[in-house]
Amino acid sequence: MERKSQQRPLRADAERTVRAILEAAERVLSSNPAATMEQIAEAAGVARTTVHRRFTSREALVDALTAWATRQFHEAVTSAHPDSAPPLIALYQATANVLRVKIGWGFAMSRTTPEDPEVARAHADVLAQCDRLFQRALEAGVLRPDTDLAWARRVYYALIHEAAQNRSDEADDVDELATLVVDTLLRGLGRQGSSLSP
Amino acid sequence: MERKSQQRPLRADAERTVRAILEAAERVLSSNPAATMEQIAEAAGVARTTVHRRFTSREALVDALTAWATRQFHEAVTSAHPDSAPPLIALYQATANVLRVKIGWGFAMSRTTPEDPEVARAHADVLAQCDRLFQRALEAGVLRPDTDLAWARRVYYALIHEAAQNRSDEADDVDELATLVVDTLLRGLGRQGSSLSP
DNA sequence: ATAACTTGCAACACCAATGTTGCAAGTTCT
DNA sequence: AGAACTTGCAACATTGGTGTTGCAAGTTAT
Repeated sequence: MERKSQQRPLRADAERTVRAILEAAERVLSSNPAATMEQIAEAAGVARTTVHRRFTSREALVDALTAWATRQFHEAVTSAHPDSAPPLIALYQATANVLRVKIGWGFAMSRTTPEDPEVARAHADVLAQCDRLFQRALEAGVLRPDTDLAWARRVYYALIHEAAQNRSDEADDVDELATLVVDTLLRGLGRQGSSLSP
Repeated sequence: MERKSQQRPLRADAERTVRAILEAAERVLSSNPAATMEQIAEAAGVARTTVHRRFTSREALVDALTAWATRQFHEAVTSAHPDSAPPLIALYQATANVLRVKIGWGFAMSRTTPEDPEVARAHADVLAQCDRLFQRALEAGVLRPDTDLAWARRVYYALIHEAAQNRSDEADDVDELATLVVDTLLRGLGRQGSSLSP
């Protein structure tokens, strides 16, 4: 959990505080994106002034949160080897990995790319990997030949988003969710022959 | 376009102003949910004080917007006869109708149910109609027998949401979008036999 | 032990957005 | 035409959130 643009190392207690603030921010902001610094501070168990000492501004806090989540997001996708593993395998792996991150970091990951160049690059990279994976899936015959890849990607993102909200009980297995997502993406929910275009 | 809790009728010019404000609010808020009254007023071509004369508070404005959109939403679903028409037909009709409303009223419809009892009832009613329709679809063999109906409804909502964002060019036919949604929902995007569970 | 660091607290300055009012000029309705 | 209504404008009060500072008390590292 390294913070950016922080020239000198923090003492252990400060390090803990930063962690607590980021985690509290995620919790509070995911339930209310317009929450105040006061609420975040309270949830983190620190004084509001302390939050301001660690993060120059509200924006800086949110950016740090985003950067942190983005790094994990990138790692989740990359470690599924979407460019080399068989498309279906990679799709499943990436889905499971991303779900693991997205559950618990929903707010941070829902942020649209901020101006931070590092974050923007990571997002773009993930997007590109996703597109290449879908391209390969198409060529491998996993996707129907007439599939609109832009639509496919958006449906995929949306399904992951929905699945991530699903964790009503914590025991809900990520692998189960990933299966549900991939299955829904590929087969849909209809019986064979029930669709509009036969 | 009746406003609630407005005992006396408005003069024609005032009526137009209210319309302009609501439409401007939708436009502005859909691109920036945190937009100020000033920005909304400017987009509506009126002074900020006028907005405050017509709507007691910011909340009142957003509520009016939500109520207005909710009424259209309800009408869109009900007019598809989801309780009597053949499931697949009703599904398609409802999808097309809702898309027509949702394109252009995206912000107002994305609001989570406010405390207004009328709005809450309308939302609940739509939800119930949707659930019954899916139940009938299941029994008619349109959906696979093992389908989780709660998941189905969420996927359906999500697909509609995504499709509504798609109107890059305005000429994008709503019927085409509805077909895409229903098709994706029922068949998914994969080739037959490409899924995880065979 | 002691120097360096971190925190809570209280107090403050600041700003942007909300909401109000009075009045003059313009519009609608009959 | 005249009454009733609506609007823009300027000015103002208020509020809530942001960001700052100084200091005393507590913690960490060496």
